[in-house]
Amino acid sequence: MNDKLIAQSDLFRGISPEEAAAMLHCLQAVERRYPKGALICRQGEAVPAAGLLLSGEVHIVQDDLWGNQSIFSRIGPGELFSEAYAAVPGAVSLVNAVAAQESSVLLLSVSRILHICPSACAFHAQLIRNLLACVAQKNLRLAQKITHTAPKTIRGRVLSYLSAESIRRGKRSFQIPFSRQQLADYLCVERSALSAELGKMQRDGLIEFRKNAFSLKTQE
Amino acid sequence: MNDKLIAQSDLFRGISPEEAAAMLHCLQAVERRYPKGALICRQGEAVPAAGLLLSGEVHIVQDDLWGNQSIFSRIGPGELFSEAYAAVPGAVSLVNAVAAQESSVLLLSVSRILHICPSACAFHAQLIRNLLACVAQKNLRLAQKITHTAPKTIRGRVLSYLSAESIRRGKRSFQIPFSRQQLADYLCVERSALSAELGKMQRDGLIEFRKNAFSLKTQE
DNA sequence: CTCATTTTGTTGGAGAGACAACATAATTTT
DNA sequence: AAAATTATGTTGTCTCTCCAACAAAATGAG
Repeated sequence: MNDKLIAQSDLFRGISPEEAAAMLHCLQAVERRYPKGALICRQGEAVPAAGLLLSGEVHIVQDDLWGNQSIFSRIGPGELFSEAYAAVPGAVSLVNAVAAQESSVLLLSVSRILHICPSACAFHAQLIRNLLACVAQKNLRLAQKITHTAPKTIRGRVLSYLSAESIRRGKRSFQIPFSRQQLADYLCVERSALSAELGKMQRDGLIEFRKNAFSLKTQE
Repeated sequence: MNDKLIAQSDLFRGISPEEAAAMLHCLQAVERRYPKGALICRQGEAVPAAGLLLSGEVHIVQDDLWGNQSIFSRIGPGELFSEAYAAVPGAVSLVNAVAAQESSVLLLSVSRILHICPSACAFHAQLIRNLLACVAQKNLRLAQKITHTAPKTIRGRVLSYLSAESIRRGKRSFQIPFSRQQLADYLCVERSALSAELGKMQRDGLIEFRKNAFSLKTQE
């Protein structure tokens, strides 16, 4: 198991690697591997545990009645997912968690985080604070997705997404972590329409792109 | 101040009214009143405190560059808002919190909740767990909004929203807390188009409504 | 390298919703 | 009660996106 990554994760921030390793026992942590495409958590089912992604990539997606897929968010190594459902007793998952690449996941019992030895071990309070920060952070991510899908035109959505990404990275040129189809699913638009609009935006001098490398042209 | 409501809120769940009242001091709680339409928290600004709504109604909204307004969620008495921003250090608000009715709000310092006397007072651990549950719950609400705005047609969005609301209330007939304009903003569609589609759905026998009272007709 | 598969880009037709402008109903004010 | 204001419903035009079908490019396998 990758102790280093665990100690550096948001969840275990501020906790020494040794202490973190010791806590894993207490938290009933279990590591599990998933091949590309596997479902880690299924829409409509109860969520027994939160997942800490050790390696690979996970997409949080939702399929509607007509087969359209909407990507809620993308999870990278060191990030937590499904923690909100696990933290609300009785909640069923509204989404699927699917391995976008072959992935290794550390499953953690949230109720253990909340209830076991809250005063006994010195780092437990820190762990709970960290968990709260993770959930709050996820909140902001969801709010961002809402922001990016609020504009009524594809161009508006693309600009909302790309400018936020640009600000987040602090660069005007960057790689996006989505394929065209995935970006379309994230922005809730048609892939082919997205491709067409991207081409038009490039011709209009708003952006430049090649594959997943985008660059924003700011000329007021 | 409404001690009863505070003690019954999700944040103070499981904490005795007396204990809760005592904690308010420690948490630097301040009550503030806002007239209808007032901004409680402004988009782009830092968020110093979380808000616990004591009376009235608050809408979490976002305005885009073109003046379109998107309603993120609706806050009722006893509910918490702005807590996610307050819980992530350095985060600026992506949204406005605006008083939809004349409102009274209890402002709470989140860092106080997280850091002061974590072991000293017996109920503090409970308070932190409650805060986590609130943030997680908010998470699910945001996920629901994403679900309701994912369908590409107005009818799909309306059905997604109304059926979720029906399931939540456990009834087939219920009042919605939004005006037409607000529902349109929540679903990210045009008000007039929403009105037209609602009328069509009624003619198609899918729903019945009068003002804000809706009723779902299920005939497969 | 060649072939198969996947990903991305292109186009045209059909349809849905935005937008504006107006009509009607409901609510509030005086 | 009348007038003013606000909320909701109606209609037609025009734009944008979906959808389907195809073309081209990129990737992977043998």
